[in-house]
Amino acid sequence: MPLTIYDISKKANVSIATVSRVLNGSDSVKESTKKKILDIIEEYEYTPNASARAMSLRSLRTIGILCADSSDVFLAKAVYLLQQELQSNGYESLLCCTGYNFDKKKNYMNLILSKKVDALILVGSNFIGSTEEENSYIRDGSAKVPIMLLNASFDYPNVYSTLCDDASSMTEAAEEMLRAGIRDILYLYSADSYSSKKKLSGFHTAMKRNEIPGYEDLILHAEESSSVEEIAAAIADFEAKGHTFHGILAADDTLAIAAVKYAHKKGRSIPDDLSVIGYNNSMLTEFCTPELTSIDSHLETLTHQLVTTLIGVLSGQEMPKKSLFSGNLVKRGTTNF
Amino acid sequence: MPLTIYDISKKANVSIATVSRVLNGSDSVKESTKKKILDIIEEYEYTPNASARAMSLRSLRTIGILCADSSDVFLAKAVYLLQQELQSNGYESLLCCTGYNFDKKKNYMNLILSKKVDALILVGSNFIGSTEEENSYIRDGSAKVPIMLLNASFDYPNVYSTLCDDASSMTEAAEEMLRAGIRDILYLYSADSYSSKKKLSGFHTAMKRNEIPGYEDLILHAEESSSVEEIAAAIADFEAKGHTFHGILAADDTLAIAAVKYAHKKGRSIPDDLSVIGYNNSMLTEFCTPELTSIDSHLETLTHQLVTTLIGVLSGQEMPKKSLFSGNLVKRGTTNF
DNA sequence: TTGTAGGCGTTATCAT
DNA sequence: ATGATAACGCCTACAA
Repeated sequence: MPLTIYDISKKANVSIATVSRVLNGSDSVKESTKKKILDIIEEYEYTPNASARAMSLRSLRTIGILCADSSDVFLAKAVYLLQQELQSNGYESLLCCTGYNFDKKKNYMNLILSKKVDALILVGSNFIGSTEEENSYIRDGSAKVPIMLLNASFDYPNVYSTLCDDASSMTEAAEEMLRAGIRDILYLYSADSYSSKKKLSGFHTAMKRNEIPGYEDLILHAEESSSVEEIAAAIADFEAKGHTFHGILAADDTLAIAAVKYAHKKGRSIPDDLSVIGYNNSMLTEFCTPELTSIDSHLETLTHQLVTTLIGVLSGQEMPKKSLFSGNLVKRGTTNF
Repeated sequence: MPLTIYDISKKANVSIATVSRVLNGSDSVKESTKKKILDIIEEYEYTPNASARAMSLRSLRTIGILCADSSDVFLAKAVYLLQQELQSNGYESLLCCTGYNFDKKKNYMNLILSKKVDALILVGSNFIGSTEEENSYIRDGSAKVPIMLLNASFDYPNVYSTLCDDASSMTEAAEEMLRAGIRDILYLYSADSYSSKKKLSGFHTAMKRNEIPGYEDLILHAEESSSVEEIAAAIADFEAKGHTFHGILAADDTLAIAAVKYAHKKGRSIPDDLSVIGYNNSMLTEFCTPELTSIDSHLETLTHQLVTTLIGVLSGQEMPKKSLFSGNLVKRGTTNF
């Protein structure tokens, strides 16, 4: 049986109130008794019961982290960084992987809310649907605790968004390719999420602004759950149908790796004959040969800001509802500009 | 303010004891009152307060998951699978990333134990040190809750180990190469963990059993924190020093990818001139060209068994202290046997 | 079958 | 500066 505050108070010949005071750093306790109590706590390695504390304080100092699939490279990194940030602010992380189905997300959110977490972080833009109905669970949840969105945006009371400006990052990357003289750019994407749409629209912006005729014919949508191999094959197919392209802009690094694989198989040389740009600047960039040029969405900055905002909100401060950061292109071997 | 059991009991005109009974599925409740209460619970979306429940039951139904770095591909996958398994058994997951330093691990373990988790899962063999002193924190922890080890083994009361037989898997892979006529095998490793040692010893076993002279000269230790690029360079260096090899056996998939990169840079063709085998059969296998042959350590099986054992232990059953599974070789493009 | 009441380990508001 | 004591929301003998 672990010791309780009563055991400590007895050993120290004081009341539990006094012990509680030193536990919570009250200043109105004599230095000598404080030291005595601290010594005993140390000696017996006493730690307060978190559940009991939570009952009194109405806070477990625990944040629920929801993400579709924490084994996804990008999401895993985000979860890791969030957990680190939360920990250094004295909060624990309750992790829950929901999958990509909306009904399940709703159920898991309720489940985790019943654990009385202090707030919820939704990791990834796949938590935002396109209809009012699909997003109703977020509105419901926000009635109970603050909801923090990473890489998505949703304007509603008590929900806070922190994200990378995917649209303008993508525009920038596309224009960099255009400036390098590559005008036939294949845009490759698969997911259909909030941020995926932003990226695509950023691509449109660049191509329209630069008046590239018929660029839309070079937009390739890959099946959501395809393997790298399948995507590479899909690109080869696309080419076989008569499309020509000397640049590939991919909506994430995995897709970009598939593009590099396609080039290997078809004997196209990178970056002389074909330039490839990925998105996320993940560890995958160094896995392929040559190494992958990629857009960095500054995940560290995002997670840091998200937790900062959260801590502020929890302490009752007024905080920005939306924080937007620009990304930037990290040039490596798959481009020569 | 969320509803309490008192609110529900009032609305249903019964005592809280009766509400509590239907909440906990007691059979001694009249069908009609049970239905009435259930309806009210449904209507008001009442969910019991987890902290209060934990106080009475002395269980939060929460498992602490410790891992060094949940953004590591292999560990991320393990954490994901564990969380899924736990969830389907009605347990939540408190995630804590400790880094690779032993002192920190000890501190984080205590921190998480003070949250009164029901058990602890240590993910990855890096939690086991080589000295008694280094492992003392595990003994201490096991005095409070069951400790489950994934991919490591430690014989002590109340600690349970679930792991892949890395040694024999590696032996098997090496002998497969030998049978294919490749006798100059470079063994590539970096970490210094429990399982890393097992793998190396498996390699020794194979080479000794087949009486390969001087095989030890082809064991290459890469710096722990090197990038893929650096490891590829290290292999090239090694070759430049006069070592020849036509097979590479890597202790994990990342190292194997570095080996493939080395081959690309040096113009050695895979698998004709050089065969490469990785370890873990992770998603990385499909990222390189050709796709990577790798040893599958059956992570799904391991995590499933670990959680099964854990649930058994928590319900007071006698459970095996150690569960060992064999791995097997998944052949892809980097080998031609 | 149902209700009463004590206990779980804290925090916080009163007094003293 | 310190001590009683009432919450906090739930579970569970024990009674009825």
